[in-house]
Amino acid sequence: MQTTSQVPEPVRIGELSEQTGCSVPTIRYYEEIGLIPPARRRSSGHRVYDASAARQLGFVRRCRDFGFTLEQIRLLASLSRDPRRDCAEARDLAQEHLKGVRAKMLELMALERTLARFIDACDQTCAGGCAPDCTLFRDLAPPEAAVPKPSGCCA
Amino acid sequence: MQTTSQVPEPVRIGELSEQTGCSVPTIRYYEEIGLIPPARRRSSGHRVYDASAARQLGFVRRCRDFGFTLEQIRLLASLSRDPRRDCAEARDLAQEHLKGVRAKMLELMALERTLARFIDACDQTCAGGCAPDCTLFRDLAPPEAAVPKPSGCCA
DNA sequence: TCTAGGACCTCAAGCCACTTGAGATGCAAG
DNA sequence: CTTGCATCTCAAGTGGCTTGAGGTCCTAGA
Repeated sequence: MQTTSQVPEPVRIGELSEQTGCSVPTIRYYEEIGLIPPARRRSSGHRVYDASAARQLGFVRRCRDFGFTLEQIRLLASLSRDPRRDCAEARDLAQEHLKGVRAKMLELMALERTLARFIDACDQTCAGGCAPDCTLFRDLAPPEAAVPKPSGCCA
Repeated sequence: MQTTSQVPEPVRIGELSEQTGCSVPTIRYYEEIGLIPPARRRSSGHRVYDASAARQLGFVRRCRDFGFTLEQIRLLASLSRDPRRDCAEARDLAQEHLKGVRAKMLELMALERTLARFIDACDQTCAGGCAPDCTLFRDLAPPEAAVPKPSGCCA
């Protein structure tokens, strides 16, 4: 007697897509650019995937979620397969990426504060006037070109 | 006697580029997609810009810095010109954008924490082993596929 | 007046990471 | 046998530019 899940069934691309969260065209795209190896095919031409393919794609997907580029992922994947390479290479790559994430984070935080102030100013002083008079446009004008408009066009 | 800067001299695209921080091809691109009006031309075909063109482009540039898409900027620009439109439209657009910024910010913050933890873990336990054994790869594997590797391939 | 080299022109293609669409084929249920 | 979904391939589109090729214009110095 044999249990049903001893040998994992190969799945088609649709199910792999559900398992990994990558869309079907994305999976084909990853194959096309060589990020994942070409799938085995049925005689019909349909792709079939086993558990190891699912793990590989899952890894790619996770790395994408973490914001790595496809090239970085390619490199990470090759590192994860080559025992002659050093762990430090992977760590450095991640650290470099972390640096970028932090930079973007700080940038966004500054942006958020400024934007929130602009919206506040509009809420406090515009009071639903006509659009061209909105304080947002003064706030969004480049600083050096701080030429005050002569007067409100609607008031 | 006339002071030199009474009538602002029209500038060529290179100088406009320096004034606004947009690259020359970007300015041409904005013109091509109709985000800024077509420039006047000299008989030679060279574009010339006056102060108002510089203000317009400066506005676009600033909005880009704030992360608005070109389509949003197109809309903002039209709002800033049409007195029949309501200030609330501009504010809502900005608010919508702020929402997006906040979402991305939170996402990046979560990312940052996780990534930093992964790197820490690597630093603490990997100690410069061979790449495939790096804890980063275990950490980056999708959670459901948490199949432990049989053993280190190098140790 | 000639010339060198920069600034400008147009048009096309490339970048990243996909998505979308068209049109053909395979496959399983009713 | 039909219906309808899943899959296939190939091509083009997305955003926001950048890069390159190949040509013209303009200005400063000799």
